[in-house]
Amino acid sequence: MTAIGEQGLAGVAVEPLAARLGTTKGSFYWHFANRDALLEAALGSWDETYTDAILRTVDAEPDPAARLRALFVAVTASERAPVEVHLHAAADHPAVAPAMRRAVARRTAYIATQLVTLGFEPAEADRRALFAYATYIGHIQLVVRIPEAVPQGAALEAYLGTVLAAVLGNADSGGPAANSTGQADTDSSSGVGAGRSANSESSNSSALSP
Amino acid sequence: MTAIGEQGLAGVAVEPLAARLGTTKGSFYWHFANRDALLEAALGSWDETYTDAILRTVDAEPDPAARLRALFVAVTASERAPVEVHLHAAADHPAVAPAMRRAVARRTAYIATQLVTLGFEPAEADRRALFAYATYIGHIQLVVRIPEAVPQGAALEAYLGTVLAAVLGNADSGGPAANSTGQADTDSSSGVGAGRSANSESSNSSALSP
DNA sequence: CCTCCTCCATACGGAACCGTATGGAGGAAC
DNA sequence: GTTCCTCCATACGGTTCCGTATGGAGGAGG
Repeated sequence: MTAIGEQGLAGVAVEPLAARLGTTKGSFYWHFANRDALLEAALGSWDETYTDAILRTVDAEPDPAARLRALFVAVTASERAPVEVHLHAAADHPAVAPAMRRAVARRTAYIATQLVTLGFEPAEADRRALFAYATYIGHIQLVVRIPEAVPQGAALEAYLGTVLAAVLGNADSGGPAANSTGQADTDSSSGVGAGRSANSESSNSSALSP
Repeated sequence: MTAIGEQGLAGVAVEPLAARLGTTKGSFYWHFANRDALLEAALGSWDETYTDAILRTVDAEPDPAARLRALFVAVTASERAPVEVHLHAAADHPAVAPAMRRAVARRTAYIATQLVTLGFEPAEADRRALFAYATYIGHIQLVVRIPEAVPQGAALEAYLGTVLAAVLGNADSGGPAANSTGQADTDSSSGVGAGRSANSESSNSSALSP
């Protein structure tokens, strides 16, 4: 994962990694069938660490709005970005593609679930979930690739406030009346592993199969 | 550019390209000093085609809101995405990095200029411009890497509507009262090449140098 | 006709990988 | 203590790329 964060999939190369770890190719090929086997193992770990774990953590928040805010904060203010960005850039790799599809489906479904609980119509919730996710992808992309373009410190806080307000705000379309504190929510375990799937309702806006 | 769109920077390889064009390495190295020289040439062309040209076109729209809408439509509904995504993924390359910085600075500055004309405070306009740009980056990223996650046709239209409403809407922060038709605008050439620079005011939210 | 210049092809050396072959060190089993 | 199993190191061949060396075809100029 460290190598992926630093150099992307190209960093997962047998000889450089062996040298870096002070061992040899012979040792590597004892533990893994080949390079792809190492990649698969890393991607399995990524699933758990970068999606399951964070959704579990965030889901402990008391209401949907707090969950979304915690999700945004957790996901923008950490060192996860390089791995996410580099894996995303390798989504054409046959081993990476399914992992990425799973991650996107689960994450957007979780966000959409929170938005529905907040009172958005399902179709609008799906749109806003994808919207939020795209913004997240673009944000970490900028953070990793062009960090000068992204504000820091207090300015970053203000920026996140603008983004969250835009995603949660009711801009002319099917949103809740004025319910930004989650008063409609009574279900405190609302999404992880059992939430609405991304393609289970009439808004045929995406066709992901988690 | 075709090779970049298909395979990213890795596709710009002398021997494969020569074979593809039915010529040889000998011929290539007559026209270009080395691989980097070809890359530089491609990036120069990219600057013009993917930023200058589109901003010129969009700037012909009569008011800022229409310009932003035209920009969003032009930029999401075309075949530019693969090149943009692959170049973005190669922003660690020493030749690509400056081009990417220039592009981000010019594009966000253009968007911010439109938002200021629409009545947003400069700092909020910068935030929303970066917000919009991040959403754009994430969107094309998803389109290229995980197309199943992105709606198509009418659903895409609805999605873009949601996004534009969120970026232009006045969600609790310094926006214009109810001025979504651009009635405050009287300047029809408002940005290309002479807009506000991204770091020319007090909101120290970014430090790009175009 | 000879020369030179432009453009291109072939052939080579080198680097960075992947994967395999082979053997050897060290401990467990009997 | 001999055997075997685990784990690892060295050495090799193969692939794909970069860049260079060299020469050759074809036309322009004298």
